[in-house]
Amino acid sequence: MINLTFFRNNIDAVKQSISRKKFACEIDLANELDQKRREAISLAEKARAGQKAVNGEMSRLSKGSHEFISKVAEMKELARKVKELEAFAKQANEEFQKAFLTIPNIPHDSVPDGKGEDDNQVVSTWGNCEGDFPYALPHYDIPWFEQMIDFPRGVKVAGAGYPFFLGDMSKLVRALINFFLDEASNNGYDEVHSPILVNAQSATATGQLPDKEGQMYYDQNEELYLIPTAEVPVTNFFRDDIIPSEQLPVKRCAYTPCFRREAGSWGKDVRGLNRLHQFDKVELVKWTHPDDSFAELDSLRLDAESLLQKLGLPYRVLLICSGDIGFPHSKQFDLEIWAAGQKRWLEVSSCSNFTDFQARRANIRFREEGEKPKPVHTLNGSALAIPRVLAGILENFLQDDGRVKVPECLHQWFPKEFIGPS
RNA sequence: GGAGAGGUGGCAGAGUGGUCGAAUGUGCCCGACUCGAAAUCGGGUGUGCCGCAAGGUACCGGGGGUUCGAAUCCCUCCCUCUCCGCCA
Repeated sequence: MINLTFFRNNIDAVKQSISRKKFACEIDLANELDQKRREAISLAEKARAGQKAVNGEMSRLSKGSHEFISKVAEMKELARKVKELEAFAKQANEEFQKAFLTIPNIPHDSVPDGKGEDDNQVVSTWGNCEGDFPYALPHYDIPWFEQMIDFPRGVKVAGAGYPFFLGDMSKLVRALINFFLDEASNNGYDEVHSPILVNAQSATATGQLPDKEGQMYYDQNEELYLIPTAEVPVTNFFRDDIIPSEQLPVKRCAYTPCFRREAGSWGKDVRGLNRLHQFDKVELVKWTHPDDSFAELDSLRLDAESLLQKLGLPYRVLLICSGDIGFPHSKQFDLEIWAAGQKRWLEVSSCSNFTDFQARRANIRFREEGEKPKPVHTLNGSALAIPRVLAGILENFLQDDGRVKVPECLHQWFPKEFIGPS
Protein backbone atom coordinates (compact mmCIF):
# COMPACT_ATOMS: atom_id res chain seq x y z
CA MET A 1 0.00 0.00 0.00
CA ILE A 2 1.06 3.55 -0.49
CA ASN A 3 1.97 6.02 2.25
CA LEU A 4 -1.29 7.01 3.94
CA THR A 5 -0.12 10.44 5.03
CA PHE A 6 1.06 11.21 1.53
CA PHE A 7 -2.23 9.93 0.18
CA ARG A 8 -4.23 12.21 2.47
CA ASN A 9 -2.23 15.30 1.69
CA ASN A 10 -1.91 14.78 -2.06
CA ILE A 11 -5.19 13.28 -3.21
CA ASP A 12 -5.17 15.02 -6.56
CA ALA A 13 -1.57 14.18 -7.33
CA VAL A 14 -2.16 10.56 -6.37
CA LYS A 15 -5.24 10.44 -8.56
CA GLN A 16 -3.29 11.93 -11.43
CA SER A 17 -0.39 9.46 -11.10
CA ILE A 18 -2.54 6.41 -10.69
CA SER A 19 -4.76 7.31 -13.62
CA ARG A 20 -1.69 6.57 -15.74
CA LYS A 21 -2.01 2.93 -14.73
CA LYS A 22 -4.59 0.49 -15.98
CA PHE A 23 -6.11 -0.35 -12.62
CA ALA A 24 -9.51 0.87 -11.57
CA CYS A 25 -9.66 1.99 -7.97
CA GLU A 26 -11.81 4.31 -5.93
CA ILE A 27 -9.52 6.93 -4.56
CA ASP A 28 -12.29 9.29 -3.49
CA LEU A 29 -14.06 6.48 -1.70
CA ALA A 30 -10.89 5.50 0.12
CA ASN A 31 -10.34 9.08 1.15
CA GLU A 32 -13.90 9.39 2.37
CA LEU A 33 -13.63 6.15 4.32
CA ASP A 34 -10.38 7.35 5.84
CA GLN A 35 -12.06 10.45 7.24
CA LYS A 36 -14.98 8.40 8.47
CA ARG A 37 -12.63 5.97 10.11
CA ARG A 38 -10.66 8.69 11.89
CA GLU A 39 -13.78 10.27 13.33
CA ALA A 40 -15.04 6.90 14.49
CA ILE A 41 -11.75 6.01 16.14
CA SER A 42 -11.60 9.37 17.86
CA LEU A 43 -15.10 8.98 19.29
CA ALA A 44 -14.55 5.42 20.43
CA GLU A 45 -11.27 6.28 22.13
CA LYS A 46 -12.75 9.24 23.97
CA ALA A 47 -15.57 7.10 25.31
CA ARG A 48 -13.10 4.42 26.27
CA ALA A 49 -10.91 6.92 28.11
CA GLY A 50 -13.93 7.97 30.18
CA GLN A 51 -14.73 4.39 31.01
CA LYS A 52 -11.17 3.68 32.04
CA ALA A 53 -11.09 6.69 34.34
CA VAL A 54 -14.16 5.50 36.24
CA ASN A 55 -12.86 1.96 36.33
CA GLY A 56 -9.71 3.31 37.96
CA GLU A 57 -11.82 4.90 40.69
CA MET A 58 -13.86 1.75 41.14
CA SER A 59 -10.77 -0.32 41.68
CA ARG A 60 -10.06 1.74 44.81
CA LEU A 61 -13.53 1.31 46.28
CA SER A 62 -14.57 -1.65 48.36
CA LYS A 63 -16.74 -3.99 46.39
CA GLY A 64 -19.75 -4.11 48.63
CA SER A 65 -20.03 -0.34 49.13
CA HIS A 66 -23.09 1.58 47.99
CA GLU A 67 -20.86 3.81 45.96
CA PHE A 68 -19.40 0.86 44.13
CA ILE A 69 -22.75 -0.74 43.43
CA SER A 70 -24.26 2.45 42.10
CA LYS A 71 -21.23 2.98 39.87
CA VAL A 72 -21.64 -0.49 38.39
CA ALA A 73 -25.20 0.37 37.47
CA GLU A 74 -24.10 3.70 36.06
CA MET A 75 -21.28 2.19 34.04
CA LYS A 76 -23.42 -0.40 32.35
CA GLU A 77 -24.78 2.13 29.97
CA LEU A 78 -21.36 3.59 29.19
CA ALA A 79 -19.94 0.11 28.64
CA ARG A 80 -22.67 -0.56 26.13
CA LYS A 81 -21.93 2.68 24.37
CA VAL A 82 -18.19 2.01 24.27
CA LYS A 83 -18.79 -1.39 22.78
CA GLU A 84 -21.02 0.09 20.15
CA LEU A 85 -18.57 2.85 19.24
CA GLU A 86 -15.67 0.43 19.11
CA ALA A 87 -17.56 -1.93 16.83
CA PHE A 88 -18.41 0.97 14.57
CA ALA A 89 -14.79 2.18 14.52
CA LYS A 90 -13.60 -1.31 13.75
CA GLN A 91 -15.99 -1.65 10.87
CA ALA A 92 -15.09 1.77 9.51
CA ASN A 93 -11.43 0.85 9.69
CA GLU A 94 -11.99 -2.44 7.89
CA GLU A 95 -13.95 -0.75 5.14
CA PHE A 96 -11.20 1.77 4.68
CA GLN A 97 -8.46 -0.87 4.66
CA LYS A 98 -10.32 -2.85 2.05
CA ALA A 99 -10.67 0.16 -0.22
CA PHE A 100 -7.09 1.29 0.40
CA LEU A 101 -5.79 -2.17 -0.52
CA THR A 102 -7.18 -1.80 -4.04
CA ILE A 103 -5.07 1.28 -4.74
CA PRO A 104 -2.02 0.32 -6.80
CA ASN A 105 1.46 1.67 -6.33
CA ILE A 106 2.24 5.06 -7.82
CA PRO A 107 4.31 4.79 -11.02
CA HIS A 108 7.70 6.50 -10.92
CA ASP A 109 8.14 9.73 -12.87
CA SER A 110 10.56 8.01 -15.23
CA VAL A 111 7.84 5.57 -16.32
CA PRO A 112 6.54 6.62 -19.77
CA ASP A 113 2.87 7.13 -20.41
CA GLY A 114 1.16 4.43 -22.38
CA LYS A 115 -1.99 2.44 -22.80
CA GLY A 116 -0.61 -1.06 -23.17
CA GLU A 117 2.29 -3.23 -24.21
CA ASP A 118 2.60 -1.51 -27.59
CA ASP A 119 3.71 1.65 -25.80
CA ASN A 120 6.58 0.05 -23.93
CA GLN A 121 9.92 1.66 -24.73
CA VAL A 122 12.89 -0.23 -26.05
CA VAL A 123 15.74 1.02 -23.89
CA SER A 124 18.52 -1.03 -25.41
CA THR A 125 19.28 -4.13 -27.43
CA TRP A 126 22.13 -6.60 -27.34
CA GLY A 127 23.28 -9.11 -29.94
CA ASN A 128 21.84 -10.13 -33.24
CA CYS A 129 18.27 -9.04 -32.63
CA GLU A 130 15.82 -9.85 -35.38
CA GLY A 131 18.84 -10.91 -37.35
CA ASP A 132 19.78 -13.83 -39.52
CA PHE A 133 19.88 -17.29 -37.95
CA PRO A 134 20.06 -19.52 -41.02
CA TYR A 135 19.06 -22.82 -39.42
CA ALA A 136 16.63 -21.54 -36.82
CA LEU A 137 13.30 -23.26 -36.37
CA PRO A 138 10.53 -22.75 -33.85
CA HIS A 139 11.68 -25.01 -31.03
CA TYR A 140 8.50 -27.08 -31.19
CA ASP A 141 9.19 -27.81 -34.86
CA ILE A 142 12.62 -29.26 -34.26
CA PRO A 143 12.19 -32.89 -35.37
CA TRP A 144 13.41 -34.47 -32.15
CA PHE A 145 11.72 -31.93 -29.84
CA GLU A 146 9.06 -34.26 -28.46
CA GLN A 147 11.62 -36.98 -27.85
CA MET A 148 13.25 -34.75 -25.26
CA ILE A 149 10.34 -32.63 -24.05
CA ASP A 150 7.27 -34.83 -23.84
CA PHE A 151 4.02 -32.90 -23.76
CA PRO A 152 1.57 -35.76 -24.40
CA ARG A 153 2.91 -37.70 -21.40
CA GLY A 154 2.60 -34.51 -19.38
CA VAL A 155 -1.01 -34.17 -20.47
CA LYS A 156 -1.68 -37.73 -19.39
CA VAL A 157 -0.04 -37.32 -16.01
CA ALA A 158 -1.09 -33.78 -15.12
CA GLY A 159 -2.57 -31.74 -17.94
CA ALA A 160 -1.63 -29.32 -20.68
CA GLY A 161 1.31 -27.16 -19.74
CA TYR A 162 3.16 -29.73 -17.64
CA PRO A 163 5.75 -31.33 -19.92
CA PHE A 164 8.38 -33.90 -19.02
CA PHE A 165 11.97 -32.93 -19.76
CA LEU A 166 13.89 -36.08 -20.64
CA GLY A 167 17.51 -37.22 -20.55
CA ASP A 168 19.95 -34.57 -21.74
CA MET A 169 17.17 -32.00 -21.82
CA SER A 170 16.53 -32.58 -18.13
CA LYS A 171 20.25 -32.18 -17.50
CA LEU A 172 20.26 -28.97 -19.51
CA VAL A 173 17.45 -27.58 -17.37
CA ARG A 174 19.48 -28.42 -14.31
CA ALA A 175 22.55 -26.82 -15.85
CA LEU A 176 20.65 -23.60 -16.42
CA ILE A 177 19.41 -23.57 -12.83
CA ASN A 178 22.94 -24.12 -11.54
CA PHE A 179 24.40 -21.50 -13.85
CA PHE A 180 21.85 -18.89 -12.81
CA LEU A 181 22.24 -19.62 -9.11
CA ASP A 182 26.03 -19.56 -9.21
CA GLU A 183 26.08 -16.33 -11.17
CA ALA A 184 23.71 -14.80 -8.64
CA SER A 185 25.95 -15.90 -5.79
CA ASN A 186 28.92 -14.35 -7.56
CA ASN A 187 26.97 -11.12 -7.78
CA GLY A 188 26.40 -11.09 -4.03
CA TYR A 189 22.97 -12.67 -3.69
CA ASP A 190 22.63 -15.17 -0.84
CA GLU A 191 20.97 -18.35 -1.97
CA VAL A 192 17.81 -19.53 -0.24
CA HIS A 193 15.64 -22.56 -0.75
CA SER A 194 12.10 -21.61 0.10
CA PRO A 195 8.60 -22.97 0.55
CA ILE A 196 6.66 -23.15 -2.69
CA LEU A 197 3.29 -22.90 -0.99
CA VAL A 198 2.31 -19.73 0.84
CA ASN A 199 -0.61 -18.52 2.91
CA ALA A 200 -2.99 -15.72 1.99
CA GLN A 201 -1.20 -13.21 4.17
CA SER A 202 2.04 -13.68 2.26
CA ALA A 203 0.32 -13.43 -1.11
CA THR A 204 -1.42 -10.26 0.02
CA ALA A 205 1.80 -8.72 1.25
CA THR A 206 3.56 -8.97 -2.10
CA GLY A 207 0.43 -7.91 -3.99
CA GLN A 208 -0.73 -11.13 -5.69
CA LEU A 209 -3.87 -10.89 -3.57
CA PRO A 210 -6.38 -9.55 -4.14
CA ASP A 211 -5.19 -8.58 -7.62
CA LYS A 212 -4.36 -12.01 -9.03
CA GLU A 213 -6.51 -14.36 -7.01
CA GLY A 214 -7.63 -16.42 -10.00
CA GLN A 215 -4.12 -16.86 -11.38
CA MET A 216 -2.82 -18.92 -8.49
CA TYR A 217 -3.42 -22.57 -7.72
CA TYR A 218 -5.09 -22.96 -4.36
CA ASP A 219 -5.30 -25.84 -1.90
CA GLN A 220 -8.62 -25.51 -0.14
CA ASN A 221 -7.78 -28.03 2.56
CA GLU A 222 -4.74 -26.19 3.81
CA GLU A 223 -5.73 -22.75 2.51
CA LEU A 224 -2.38 -22.40 0.75
CA TYR A 225 -1.42 -21.03 -2.64
CA LEU A 226 1.17 -22.53 -4.97
CA ILE A 227 3.61 -19.74 -5.67
CA PRO A 228 3.50 -18.00 -9.06
CA THR A 229 7.04 -16.78 -8.39
CA ALA A 230 9.69 -17.12 -5.69
CA GLU A 231 9.21 -13.42 -5.07
CA VAL A 232 6.34 -14.28 -2.74
CA PRO A 233 8.00 -16.57 -0.20
CA VAL A 234 11.41 -14.92 -0.45
CA THR A 235 10.13 -11.37 0.09
CA ASN A 236 7.89 -12.51 2.93
CA PHE A 237 10.88 -13.92 4.76
CA PHE A 238 11.23 -10.51 6.42
CA ARG A 239 7.53 -9.88 6.97
CA ASP A 240 7.01 -8.04 10.29
CA ASP A 241 10.76 -7.71 10.74
CA ILE A 242 12.97 -4.72 11.29
CA ILE A 243 16.22 -5.02 9.34
CA PRO A 244 19.17 -3.12 10.84
CA SER A 245 20.03 -0.39 8.32
CA GLU A 246 23.68 -1.39 8.17
CA GLN A 247 22.59 -4.71 6.64
CA LEU A 248 20.95 -3.00 3.68
CA PRO A 249 20.84 -3.83 0.90
CA VAL A 250 19.96 -7.47 1.58
CA LYS A 251 20.28 -9.48 -1.63
CA ARG A 252 18.95 -12.99 -2.04
CA CYS A 253 18.36 -15.47 -4.83
CA ALA A 254 16.21 -18.57 -5.02
CA TYR A 255 15.41 -21.31 -7.46
CA THR A 256 11.83 -22.57 -7.37
CA PRO A 257 9.27 -24.11 -9.62
CA CYS A 258 6.51 -21.58 -10.34
CA PHE A 259 2.85 -22.29 -10.92
CA ARG A 260 0.45 -20.21 -12.94
CA ARG A 261 -3.07 -21.09 -13.95
CA GLU A 262 -2.86 -18.69 -16.89
CA ALA A 263 -6.62 -18.42 -16.73
CA GLY A 264 -7.84 -16.44 -19.70
CA SER A 265 -4.52 -16.32 -21.48
CA TRP A 266 -4.64 -19.92 -22.70
CA GLY A 267 -5.19 -20.00 -26.45
CA LYS A 268 -2.50 -17.66 -27.65
CA ASP A 269 1.25 -18.13 -27.60
CA VAL A 270 0.82 -21.49 -25.98
CA ARG A 271 2.86 -23.70 -28.21
CA GLY A 272 5.84 -25.54 -26.84
CA LEU A 273 7.71 -23.88 -24.03
CA ASN A 274 6.27 -20.41 -24.47
CA ARG A 275 3.71 -20.65 -21.70
CA LEU A 276 3.51 -23.43 -19.12
CA HIS A 277 1.49 -23.96 -15.96
CA GLN A 278 4.61 -25.10 -14.15
CA PHE A 279 8.04 -23.73 -14.90
CA ASP A 280 11.40 -23.26 -13.26
CA LYS A 281 12.84 -19.89 -12.44
CA VAL A 282 15.67 -18.32 -10.50
CA GLU A 283 14.60 -15.12 -8.81
CA LEU A 284 16.64 -12.24 -7.41
CA VAL A 285 15.22 -10.23 -4.51
CA LYS A 286 16.57 -7.08 -2.85
CA TRP A 287 15.60 -5.15 0.24
CA THR A 288 17.13 -1.69 0.02
CA HIS A 289 17.30 1.74 1.60
CA PRO A 290 14.70 4.00 -0.06
CA ASP A 291 17.44 6.34 -1.32
CA ASP A 292 19.13 3.56 -3.25
CA SER A 293 16.29 1.57 -4.76
CA PHE A 294 16.32 2.95 -8.28
CA ALA A 295 20.07 2.54 -8.58
CA GLU A 296 19.63 -0.98 -7.22
CA LEU A 297 17.00 -1.63 -9.87
CA ASP A 298 19.51 -0.77 -12.57
CA SER A 299 22.14 -3.09 -11.12
CA LEU A 300 19.56 -5.84 -10.67
CA ARG A 301 18.65 -5.54 -14.32
CA LEU A 302 22.30 -5.63 -15.34
CA ASP A 303 22.77 -8.78 -13.27
CA ALA A 304 19.98 -10.42 -15.26
CA GLU A 305 21.27 -9.05 -18.56
CA SER A 306 24.73 -10.47 -17.94
CA LEU A 307 23.26 -13.97 -17.98
CA LEU A 308 21.83 -13.48 -21.45
CA GLN A 309 25.12 -12.08 -22.65
CA LYS A 310 27.01 -15.09 -21.33
CA LEU A 311 24.50 -17.39 -22.97
CA GLY A 312 24.84 -15.41 -26.20
CA LEU A 313 21.12 -14.81 -26.57
CA PRO A 314 20.14 -11.57 -28.32
CA TYR A 315 17.76 -9.50 -26.26
CA ARG A 316 16.14 -6.15 -25.81
CA VAL A 317 15.36 -4.20 -22.68
CA LEU A 318 11.87 -2.75 -22.37
CA LEU A 319 10.91 0.02 -20.03
CA ILE A 320 7.32 -0.86 -19.26
CA CYS A 321 4.87 1.98 -19.77
CA SER A 322 2.34 3.15 -17.22
CA GLY A 323 -0.52 1.27 -18.85
CA ASP A 324 1.27 -2.06 -18.83
CA ILE A 325 3.02 -1.90 -15.46
CA GLY A 326 1.96 -4.22 -12.66
CA PHE A 327 -0.22 -3.41 -9.67
CA PRO A 328 2.46 -3.13 -6.96
CA HIS A 329 5.16 -1.84 -9.32
CA SER A 330 6.72 1.58 -9.32
CA LYS A 331 9.03 0.88 -12.23
CA GLN A 332 9.56 -2.20 -14.32
CA PHE A 333 11.97 -3.42 -16.99
CA ASP A 334 11.35 -6.54 -19.03
CA LEU A 335 14.06 -8.49 -20.80
CA GLU A 336 12.96 -10.18 -24.00
CA ILE A 337 15.10 -12.56 -26.00
CA TRP A 338 14.89 -12.86 -29.75
CA ALA A 339 13.64 -16.34 -30.59
CA ALA A 340 14.85 -16.62 -34.15
CA GLY A 341 12.80 -19.69 -35.06
CA GLN A 342 9.46 -18.22 -34.06
CA LYS A 343 10.72 -14.80 -35.10
CA ARG A 344 9.29 -13.24 -32.00
CA TRP A 345 10.32 -11.81 -28.67
CA LEU A 346 10.03 -13.93 -25.54
CA GLU A 347 9.93 -12.34 -22.11
CA VAL A 348 12.48 -14.08 -19.90
CA SER A 349 12.79 -11.58 -17.08
CA SER A 350 10.90 -8.84 -15.37
CA CYS A 351 12.90 -6.57 -13.05
CA SER A 352 10.95 -4.28 -10.79
CA ASN A 353 11.13 -1.75 -8.03
CA PHE A 354 8.13 -1.85 -5.72
CA THR A 355 9.40 1.04 -3.64
CA ASP A 356 7.70 0.85 -0.22
CA PHE A 357 4.46 -0.64 -1.54
CA GLN A 358 5.15 -4.26 -0.66
CA ALA A 359 7.12 -3.27 2.43
CA ARG A 360 4.10 -1.48 3.89
CA ARG A 361 1.81 -4.40 3.21
CA ALA A 362 4.38 -6.83 4.53
CA ASN A 363 5.50 -4.56 7.37
CA ILE A 364 9.19 -4.86 6.45
CA ARG A 365 11.12 -2.01 7.96
CA PHE A 366 14.61 -0.78 8.67
CA ARG A 367 15.85 1.43 11.46
CA GLU A 368 18.49 4.09 11.35
CA GLU A 369 20.34 5.29 14.45
CA GLY A 370 17.92 7.14 16.69
CA GLU A 371 15.10 7.03 14.14
CA LYS A 372 11.73 5.34 14.05
CA PRO A 373 11.47 2.27 11.84
CA LYS A 374 10.61 3.04 8.20
CA PRO A 375 9.55 0.78 5.34
CA VAL A 376 12.35 -0.59 3.14
CA HIS A 377 12.10 -0.70 -0.62
CA THR A 378 11.74 -4.13 -2.20
CA LEU A 379 12.87 -5.17 -5.65
CA ASN A 380 12.97 -8.35 -7.62
CA GLY A 381 13.75 -9.78 -10.98
CA SER A 382 13.82 -13.07 -12.79
CA ALA A 383 17.29 -14.30 -13.54
CA LEU A 384 15.96 -16.10 -15.41
CA ALA A 385 12.82 -18.03 -16.41
CA ILE A 386 14.10 -21.33 -17.69
CA PRO A 387 11.70 -22.71 -20.35
CA ARG A 388 11.82 -19.60 -22.51
CA VAL A 389 15.59 -19.33 -22.22
CA LEU A 390 15.69 -22.96 -23.27
CA ALA A 391 13.42 -22.16 -26.21
CA GLY A 392 15.82 -19.41 -27.28
CA ILE A 393 18.81 -21.72 -27.06
CA LEU A 394 17.07 -24.43 -29.07
CA GLU A 395 15.94 -22.06 -31.78
CA ASN A 396 18.94 -19.77 -32.15
CA PHE A 397 21.69 -22.33 -31.77
CA LEU A 398 20.21 -24.98 -34.04
CA GLN A 399 22.76 -26.07 -36.63
CA ASP A 400 22.57 -27.46 -40.12
CA ASP A 401 23.14 -30.97 -38.76
CA GLY A 402 20.00 -30.73 -36.65
CA ARG A 403 21.82 -30.52 -33.35
CA VAL A 404 21.82 -27.57 -30.97
CA LYS A 405 25.07 -26.02 -29.81
CA VAL A 406 25.09 -25.63 -26.05
CA PRO A 407 26.46 -22.30 -24.74
CA GLU A 408 29.93 -22.63 -23.26
CA CYS A 409 28.97 -21.08 -19.95
CA LEU A 410 26.88 -24.20 -19.24
CA HIS A 411 29.64 -26.74 -19.83
CA GLN A 412 30.55 -26.83 -16.17
CA TRP A 413 27.20 -28.55 -15.54
CA PHE A 414 26.42 -29.86 -18.99
CA PRO A 415 29.70 -31.22 -20.33
CA LYS A 416 28.59 -31.73 -23.89
CA GLU A 417 29.00 -29.42 -26.84
CA PHE A 418 25.70 -30.33 -28.47
CA ILE A 419 22.25 -31.50 -27.56
CA GLY A 420 20.09 -33.48 -29.91
CA PRO A 421 18.84 -36.93 -30.72
CA SER A 422 21.00 -39.70 -29.29
C1' G B 1 -4.34 -38.20 13.20
C1' G B 2 -4.77 -39.16 19.03
C1' A B 3 -3.35 -37.67 24.32
C1' G B 4 -1.03 -34.10 27.43
C1' A B 5 1.72 -29.37 28.38
C1' G B 6 2.45 -24.59 26.87
C1' G B 7 2.52 -19.62 23.87
C1' U B 8 3.87 -12.69 28.30
C1' G B 9 8.65 -7.06 26.28
C1' G B 10 15.61 -8.31 22.47
C1' C B 11 16.18 -12.84 25.67
C1' A B 12 14.87 -15.31 30.34
C1' G B 13 10.78 -15.22 33.51
C1' A B 14 6.76 -13.48 37.40
C1' G B 15 1.82 -12.24 37.27
C1' U B 16 -4.62 -16.32 37.51
C1' G B 17 -10.42 -10.50 37.50
C1' G B 18 -9.21 -4.09 39.27
C1' U B 19 -4.47 1.13 40.40
C1' C B 20 -0.63 -3.94 34.69
C1' G B 21 2.49 -1.69 29.08
C1' A B 22 3.04 -5.33 32.77
C1' A B 23 7.63 -7.36 38.73
C1' U B 24 12.49 -9.30 38.52
C1' G B 25 16.83 -10.80 36.02
C1' U B 26 19.65 -10.20 31.66
C1' G B 27 21.06 -7.65 27.26
C1' C B 28 21.58 -2.74 25.13
C1' C B 29 22.28 2.93 25.56
C1' C B 30 23.69 7.30 28.65
C1' G B 31 26.01 9.05 33.12
C1' A B 32 29.09 8.57 37.79
C1' C B 33 33.44 6.22 39.88
C1' U B 34 38.44 4.86 37.08
C1' C B 35 44.57 6.58 33.80
C1' G B 36 41.37 3.04 31.13
C1' A B 37 38.55 -1.31 31.81
C1' A B 38 36.01 -4.79 34.97
C1' A B 39 32.97 -4.57 39.13
C1' U B 40 29.58 -1.21 41.44
C1' C B 41 25.95 2.76 41.56
C1' G B 42 22.17 6.15 39.02
C1' G B 43 19.08 6.95 34.73
C1' G B 44 17.06 5.31 30.12
C1' U B 45 15.50 1.39 26.86
C1' G B 46 8.80 -1.68 22.34
C1' U B 47 5.36 -0.92 18.25
C1' G B 48 0.89 0.73 15.83
C1' C B 49 -3.22 4.02 15.57
C1' C B 50 -6.04 8.93 16.63
C1' G B 51 -4.45 14.03 17.60
C1' C B 52 -1.45 20.54 15.22
C1' A B 53 -0.09 19.58 20.13
C1' A B 54 -0.90 18.34 25.07
C1' G B 55 -2.38 13.91 25.26
C1' G B 56 -5.37 9.61 24.27
C1' U B 57 -5.89 4.58 22.74
C1' A B 58 -4.51 -0.41 21.35
C1' C B 59 -1.22 -4.59 21.61
C1' C B 60 0.63 -10.44 27.02
C1' G B 61 -0.06 -16.19 19.81
C1' G B 62 -4.87 -14.74 16.27
C1' G B 63 -10.21 -14.01 16.44
C1' G B 64 -14.73 -13.88 19.31
C1' G B 65 -17.34 -13.79 24.14
C1' U B 66 -18.45 -12.88 29.63
C1' U B 67 -17.82 -8.41 32.94
C1' C B 68 -18.57 -1.79 35.26
C1' G B 69 -13.40 -3.74 34.51
C1' A B 70 -9.58 -9.26 31.19
C1' A B 71 -2.52 -10.83 30.38
C1' U B 72 -5.81 -13.34 34.06
C1' C B 73 -12.41 -16.50 33.06
C1' C B 74 -15.12 -18.95 28.59
C1' C B 75 -15.29 -20.41 23.19
C1' U B 76 -12.58 -21.03 18.75
C1' C B 77 -8.45 -21.12 15.48
C1' C B 78 -3.07 -21.17 14.84
C1' C B 79 1.67 -22.50 16.53
C1' U B 80 5.52 -24.96 19.76
C1' C B 81 7.02 -29.01 22.97
C1' U B 82 6.42 -34.31 25.03
C1' C B 83 4.34 -39.19 24.20
C1' C B 84 1.68 -42.42 20.65
C1' G B 85 0.36 -43.45 15.44
C1' C B 86 1.84 -42.81 10.30
C1' C B 87 5.75 -41.61 7.00
C1' A B 88 9.81 -39.28 2.39
